Amino acid sequence: MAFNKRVKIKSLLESDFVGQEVTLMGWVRTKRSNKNVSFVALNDGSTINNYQVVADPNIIDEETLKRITTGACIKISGQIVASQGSGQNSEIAASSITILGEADPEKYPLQPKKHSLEFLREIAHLRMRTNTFGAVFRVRHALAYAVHKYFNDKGFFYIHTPIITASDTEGAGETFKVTTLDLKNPPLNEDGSINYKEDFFERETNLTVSGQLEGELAAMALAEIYTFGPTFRAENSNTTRHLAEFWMIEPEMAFYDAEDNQDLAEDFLQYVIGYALEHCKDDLAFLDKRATDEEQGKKADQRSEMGLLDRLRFVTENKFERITYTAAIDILRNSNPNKKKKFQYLIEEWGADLQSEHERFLVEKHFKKPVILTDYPKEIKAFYMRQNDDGKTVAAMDILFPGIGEIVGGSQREERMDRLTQRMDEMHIPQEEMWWYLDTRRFGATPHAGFGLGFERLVQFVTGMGNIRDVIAFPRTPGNAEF
RNA sequence: UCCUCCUUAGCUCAGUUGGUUAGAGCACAUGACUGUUAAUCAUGGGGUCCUAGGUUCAAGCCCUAGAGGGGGAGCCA
Repeated sequence: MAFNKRVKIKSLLESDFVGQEVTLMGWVRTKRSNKNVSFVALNDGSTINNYQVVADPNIIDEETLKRITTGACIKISGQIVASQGSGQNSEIAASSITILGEADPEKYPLQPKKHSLEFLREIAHLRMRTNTFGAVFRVRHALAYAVHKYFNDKGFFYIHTPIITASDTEGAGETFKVTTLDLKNPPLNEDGSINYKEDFFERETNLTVSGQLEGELAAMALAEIYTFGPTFRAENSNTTRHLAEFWMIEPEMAFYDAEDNQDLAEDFLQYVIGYALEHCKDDLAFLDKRATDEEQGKKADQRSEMGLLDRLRFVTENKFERITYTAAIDILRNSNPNKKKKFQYLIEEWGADLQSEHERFLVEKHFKKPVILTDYPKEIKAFYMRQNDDGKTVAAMDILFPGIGEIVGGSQREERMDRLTQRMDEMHIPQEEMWWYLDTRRFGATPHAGFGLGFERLVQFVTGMGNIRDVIAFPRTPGNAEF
């Protein structure tokens, strides 16, 4: 007989099992006992809700009851009965309990109490057993599924772009080197530089910083594609919204201009957030309450006006604000914090790069909703962005969300060969290495566009978690690759 | 990488102008309790006060350096 004949708590709570004999398996959250009866709160991961196990010491032997401690994994067989207590409708009256795995209560670090996120981060191998992280990772799953569902339903194709690549042409940051060479004794050229001809790929390689360029190649054949894969950046960033290893979603579409691109990004974000609202009600209700409790500890002026659920609904129900970089500069230049010199970096003239304090002002104070900023100066954007007719700006877009800043960065791509190569020359990007990219402009070029979305930042927004390290199971950051 | 704050029991934290034996809540153990909801009540065990050096009659507290962590900034998604 197969071992796994269990009923999940999620299904137990969704329909009426009273009178049925079932088997449950899961982890003990708490046990409450007196002389006549023991109550166990059981969680099996299928839902944030626990299920009450009632153990009668006349039926379950004392030794077994003693080994049921917080964190232990147990198997319970028994009948589902209407509960005599008030906290739940039904419960299981255990006829037998098997200890699958003990958890020494003296050593098990998780207690039925509130732990700090910093402490839980140090025990990331166990933290998924908490309500908060269980909820976060169920929501993360729902969002990942919604991403695939959205694009699939729209006729996009999922492309797997390479994780090991020889190109660092996007200039999106420092890369992790990939090599099989002996680091203590690498083969050298006559001039003393490392001879990568001896390396595994016979050239210098690194982990991908973006699948965009390969995505563009696919879009020039399949028309509408997306990637959803790991991305690696060796930047020494120590913030609540940067990881060295993160997951990025990059749609790339032929026959899309800048406006089509913005429409897609907005619709996409509203869809996946709406999907989570519909399918993660219990988890989001818990996270909403959690976020509200967190807010209590903050100063009045730091608190957000809306709760988590209100914020999510607001984003799905209201159109994003769309303004050009030029218009944003005007707003910022005339803003109170700029006039009163409250900004650390004052906005004086067109062309300045926006600092996060400026982005936050626009999103959180001025518009109070997600903002799509478009048409940036070409000097502060990448070479592949399509040049506008004004000769000064490119068809870029950044989508800014409250609390987390930039969640999407994208653009219409430069499909005109002469403009593209001219810009590459200006930015000292070698064309020889990019021959394959330029071929798409040589053969059957068409207007196209795309964007990149940081998946963890999306999960942060939907779960209300303040630190990006708390929305990925095992975060990689400078100085930390544990687990 | 820069700025800033923090490090005291398994966890969360208190610890006065430097002063005798370093505290609380939770957790844990034992006992009590006829159905509990992070049960309750009683009793008990539990400390490299981050590390190294220094000042002092005396350091958890002051000084110097280091380690680890948090927040902010830059870079970006």
